[in-house]
Amino acid sequence: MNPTIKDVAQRAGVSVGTVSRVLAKNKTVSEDIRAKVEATIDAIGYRPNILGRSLRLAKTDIIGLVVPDITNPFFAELAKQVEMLASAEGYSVLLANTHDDPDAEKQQIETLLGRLPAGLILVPVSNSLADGLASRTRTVTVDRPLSGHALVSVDNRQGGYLAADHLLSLGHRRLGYISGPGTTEVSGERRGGFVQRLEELRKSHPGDYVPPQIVEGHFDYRSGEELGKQLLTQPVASRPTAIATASDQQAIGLLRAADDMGLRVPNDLSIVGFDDIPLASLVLPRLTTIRQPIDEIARLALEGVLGSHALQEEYKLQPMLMKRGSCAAPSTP
Amino acid sequence: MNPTIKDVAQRAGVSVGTVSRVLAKNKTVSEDIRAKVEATIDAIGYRPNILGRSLRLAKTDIIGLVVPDITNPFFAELAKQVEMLASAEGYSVLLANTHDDPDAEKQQIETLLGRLPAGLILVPVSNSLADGLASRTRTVTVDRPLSGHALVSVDNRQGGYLAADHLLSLGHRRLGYISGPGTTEVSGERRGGFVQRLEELRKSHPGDYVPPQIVEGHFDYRSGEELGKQLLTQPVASRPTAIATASDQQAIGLLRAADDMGLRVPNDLSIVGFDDIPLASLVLPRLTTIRQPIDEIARLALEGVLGSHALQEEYKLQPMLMKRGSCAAPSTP
DNA sequence: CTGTTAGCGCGTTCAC
DNA sequence: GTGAACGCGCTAACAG
Repeated sequence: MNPTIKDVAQRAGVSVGTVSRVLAKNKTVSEDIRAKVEATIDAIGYRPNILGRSLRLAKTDIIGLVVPDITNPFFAELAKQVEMLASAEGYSVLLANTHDDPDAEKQQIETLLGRLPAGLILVPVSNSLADGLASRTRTVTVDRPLSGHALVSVDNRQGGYLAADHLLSLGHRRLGYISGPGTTEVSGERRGGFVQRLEELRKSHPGDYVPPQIVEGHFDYRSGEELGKQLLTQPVASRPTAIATASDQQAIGLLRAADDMGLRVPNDLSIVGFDDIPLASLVLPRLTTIRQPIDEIARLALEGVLGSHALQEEYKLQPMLMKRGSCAAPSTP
Repeated sequence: MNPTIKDVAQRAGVSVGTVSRVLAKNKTVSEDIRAKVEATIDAIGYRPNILGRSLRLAKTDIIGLVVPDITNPFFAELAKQVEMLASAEGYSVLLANTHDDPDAEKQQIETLLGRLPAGLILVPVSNSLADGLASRTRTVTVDRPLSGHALVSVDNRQGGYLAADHLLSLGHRRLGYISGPGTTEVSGERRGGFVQRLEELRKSHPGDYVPPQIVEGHFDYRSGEELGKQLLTQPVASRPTAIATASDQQAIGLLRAADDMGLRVPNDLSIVGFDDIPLASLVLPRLTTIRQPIDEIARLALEGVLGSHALQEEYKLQPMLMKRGSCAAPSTP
């Protein structure tokens, strides 16, 4: 059995209360007693039992992190940042994947909450669990909104807007867009911003306007590849000269699809991604993309969860266009 | 305050002991009382407090997972699999990154152990913490060995061997190798297997043998890119016609380096990776690589940690050569 | 400044 | 088959 606070007290010839005070760095302990207690703590290798403490205090120093899929580089990076910051503050992070499944999400959150976490950082899949969650623990939502909860995210609409704007400014007119799942609000916003920029073009230069070709799927590589193939399998006259995607993973899948069809990027096709995962600057060609300031997102989310001040409703960060090698002017105007 | 077992007992008109027995599905409870208790549990929305239970039982249902870097796709996949299997068994997983830093690792494990996990799945960085770890909780090591602990991993030597063998069989003789950090045993083994195959060639066909050019770095994209550049910046007569790497990430970085230098893969350079991360089959060209059966690895690791039977010393799984598009016969013999 | 004590919520003896 | 009581390890309130 591990030594307890009682053993320390006994061996040091003091009471458990005193040992507890030493542990809590309570200043109302005389110097020599403090020294003696600390000495015996080292001597018998005492390590406080967090369970006892947590039970007594009715709270833990665990932070729940619920993401759709940890193998998504964006969420992996989020997890890394959150874990770094959390452990620096003495917290540990409990990881749960929802696989974009509302039922799994509900289940995961339920068991997580059962562990009385100090807070919850959640990338929600469904809107159906909004109620009762807020009251049970401090919750911050990341990337996707959940009614009634604080949200930290990038301005997705602005991100989509930037992508369209960049492609238009290069001279592209026949644009494609690979969207994320229609069920997620984040997809809708990114696509909305994209479409909005085109609408502006329609207003200002009606003759230049071509309706965008929009397809919809998941955020992953495979979806980008399949939807890309679908978009590119058209007569050259109607095929988009540029495609924006809702994630870098989709963009990378699209890169693969383009290559399979003998199209060269950026000569025959321009591509803009979203997120700026590390891989984005390593693929061939390097991916022009909309950067999310993920370290900021992680920091704000953790602050929101741990901070003592009231939660703001929404932290909307600015995305940034990263110009790299996957975009060029259209070759066949 | 959340309702406790006491509230349930009071409201159901029974004792706490009885409620506890109902919760534990103890059969020595009469049917009608059981029904009544369960009804009031639902009625007041009682949820057992895990902290109380854990304290009483002196163990939790948490599994610690310690990896060098969760953004490494291989570890992300490991985490996903482990989390899936664990949550299916009612366990949660606590995630910690070590950043390949022995001090951070020690610290992380220390705080993790303080939470009295049911078990620990560890991808160790250093060998210095072997002592005392085993005795504190059930520990299984993954990917890299740690003396005195069970290890689940692929046969890394065999993997390196397969890579060399494949390249030789295609006709390559001037080979390069991008190794992982010299401090990790896994790097040594992969490289060792690679070299071993070349030694066999030296024995059997001394005239064909050319000493491999070996460079060493981290497992990440960037390292692969840098070391690749280094390897490829040579007169064509001495430059390797094929390079094997210790990770897919390095291989993808190398792909990028080759492109930057105007080399075409596989025409001018053949590449073999290691791991078979999802991305491997999506890059241009698709990466020939040595596959690790990561789902098997996760399953065995978790079984080892949760299983009641004694831990085997080592589970060494067989790697598999995945032939894809990044290898071809050398064009200039 | 220090010792004593009462629970935090639960599981588990030990009586009945 | 069920209830009462103890204690897991700890902190905080209260006495002294």
